[in-house]
Amino acid sequence: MEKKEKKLIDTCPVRKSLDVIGGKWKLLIIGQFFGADMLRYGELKKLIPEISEKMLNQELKYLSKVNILHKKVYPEIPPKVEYSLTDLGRQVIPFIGMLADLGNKLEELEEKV
Amino acid sequence: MEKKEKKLIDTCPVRKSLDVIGGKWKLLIIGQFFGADMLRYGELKKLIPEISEKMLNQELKYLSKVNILHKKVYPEIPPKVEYSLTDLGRQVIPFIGMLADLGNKLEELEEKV
DNA sequence: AGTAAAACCAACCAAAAGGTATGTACCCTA
DNA sequence: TAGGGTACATACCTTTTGGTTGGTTTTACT
Repeated sequence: MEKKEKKLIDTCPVRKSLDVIGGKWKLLIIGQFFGADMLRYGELKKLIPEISEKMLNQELKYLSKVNILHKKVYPEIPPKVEYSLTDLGRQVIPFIGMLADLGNKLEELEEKV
Repeated sequence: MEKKEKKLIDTCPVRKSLDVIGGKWKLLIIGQFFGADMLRYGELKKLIPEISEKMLNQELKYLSKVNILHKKVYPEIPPKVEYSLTDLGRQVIPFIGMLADLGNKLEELEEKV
């Protein structure tokens, strides 16, 4: 078992979190689950109309892989897939409110200028 | 019909925060001020050796612009510049710890696989 | 005169992220 | 037979982000 030591910068837990939280769409997707237990692919598409299908797919796949979302596939035709937050995913929700607060303070600033 | 107002997506306060928190270096820079009132440009360079000068300059300029950092220039030769957290900047610090916690949970996961 | 020091800037390039367009599977209904 | 619903995949392109290299400024020291 080769222990190729990644640089500190790559194993840093803050960086890991930024992978989950960063990017244009991930938090927006996660936020849709506030008040919704489960959401289907098509529902998410309607809730976030600006997102492209490629991005939605890509991010849903990633968020499932890192255990933020749980993916439940119903073997039906037409297909039916439900996504829901995992326990870990629920821990991301508080960030959204905090980031919104911070963001509002940033906005006030700009308006003054 | 077509108004020229910014899309909701661009004025969203969460997005604004992600600008401040996102990217490869901003949080790492902000984090250096935990336990240090003021840091000079050169000190930051030593504290974060992997960062390029371009990025350090760019991010310091940005963080000053959005009022996360305060920049104090001493009109000396050779130049002397000190950066410190603003009140707003201090509000970013708690995120770092929270993100580290979340990141550790993400790591545990991967190790299990 | 040559060099060093600190804090930058700008030009150019590479890599990553994101967008657009199109295609796939399968069954059902008209 | 054609078209629609659902959840994707793939190829290609553009935009954004980050890295590399090489300046610039002014003074003091050697």
